[in-house]
Amino acid sequence: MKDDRVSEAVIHRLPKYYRYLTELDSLGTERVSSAKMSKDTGLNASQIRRDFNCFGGFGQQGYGYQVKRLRNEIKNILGINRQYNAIVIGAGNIGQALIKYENFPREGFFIRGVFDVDKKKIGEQINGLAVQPLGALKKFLRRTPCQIGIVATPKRAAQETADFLVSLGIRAIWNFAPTEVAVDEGISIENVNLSDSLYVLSYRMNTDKMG
Amino acid sequence: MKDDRVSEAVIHRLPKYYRYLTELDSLGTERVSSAKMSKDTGLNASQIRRDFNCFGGFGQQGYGYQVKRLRNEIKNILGINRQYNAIVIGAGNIGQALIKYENFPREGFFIRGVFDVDKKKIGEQINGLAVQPLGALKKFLRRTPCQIGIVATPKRAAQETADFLVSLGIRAIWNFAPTEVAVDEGISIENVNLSDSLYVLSYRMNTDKMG
DNA sequence: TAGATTGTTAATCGATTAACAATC
DNA sequence: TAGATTGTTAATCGATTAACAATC
Repeated sequence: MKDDRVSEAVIHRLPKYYRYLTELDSLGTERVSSAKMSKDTGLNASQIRRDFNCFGGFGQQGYGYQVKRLRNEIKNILGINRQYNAIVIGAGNIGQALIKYENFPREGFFIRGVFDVDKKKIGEQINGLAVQPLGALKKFLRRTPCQIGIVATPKRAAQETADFLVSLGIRAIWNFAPTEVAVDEGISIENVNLSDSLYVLSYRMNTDKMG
Repeated sequence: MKDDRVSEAVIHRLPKYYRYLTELDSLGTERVSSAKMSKDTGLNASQIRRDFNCFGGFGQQGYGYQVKRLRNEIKNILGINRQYNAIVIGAGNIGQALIKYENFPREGFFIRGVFDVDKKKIGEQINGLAVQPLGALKKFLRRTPCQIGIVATPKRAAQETADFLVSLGIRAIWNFAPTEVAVDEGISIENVNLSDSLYVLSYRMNTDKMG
């Protein structure tokens, strides 16, 4: 890692590299050049080499990159070489879908608890997890340390929920409410705004038109 | 609209402007300057004016922008001044959550049907919609024209599903499978990759650390 | 060694920001 | 008119791409 503030553009290409290398590895491919990666992913070969070199020199001149090694380096860089515990706040549709999503545990992300303020939802079972009142969260986190707080509340509750999670020591917020949530320096945030995504699709539909 | 190939960066700021102006309007604010917008959103004032001017001059020197007018212009640009019909392919967790999500109909996006290849799921009711076999889609679209196809299948089925939708005349794909889907020129695509988003959050957690 | 391909420097391109003339 | 603020041109900054020397 030589890291020198890596740009957002690079960060968002990392998962794509990781997926591609996983595919390559599962196919039994042992080595790959930036030229081949370029052909397969559509990204520029210079850019690919430059991206990797943000974190260190993983290749070898005249040879290219070892698929397994490179994949593993990127896995490390992304921090997905370990397990994470998460809690969900909000037992609505989005919260439930995330709890049931099979891919997350497969990738080392485990949702350990679900919390809601709605009394009617308390006790409800979602994928083997009983919905708990938000007031039970503090004690819960003492027994089950969690790194990630997933905000799946309505818009109006999103910011206060995030603030509450941070106050309890959570250092990463994954926000699904249709509004941006602000956090202090040092706290990680990732906003997934489905409405925004749909707006962008709508924009494209009204612009992409052609043969 | 003077449009001259609007950059992705601008496109992705449009929903943010729209949300902000909606908020301002609901508060009864009638006019706003780029300086005020800059203060509230954190974006640079020059950038804001430049972004709007990709589409036309919506402001007035010495006055600023009329909130209602500007909001409406952006609504038009985004194409969310009308209604859209959509179908969901894949009645799993993600598909179900999207069908139940109350915000979409509120914003003019209506999910009219849900289809799956899994015989066990056919007939199941989701929010008043019966899951249908994929074979019934062609006929369904004749009765109920849909503009958007939502891919909520497993990874392996994503590309073929998208291709099938396009073959039936769907011109916009909203893809939730954890893999990128490629479409021809002229077809709109928006990929929402939850795993990628989680990877980025994980990366941040391992980098943001500080006070 | 000759060939291949990286890592890195230099050139290009595009996006952001600053500055200011136009104008309400 | 004087003041405010846009729309737009010019300057800056950063990201992408090309080129090539280093080296396996």
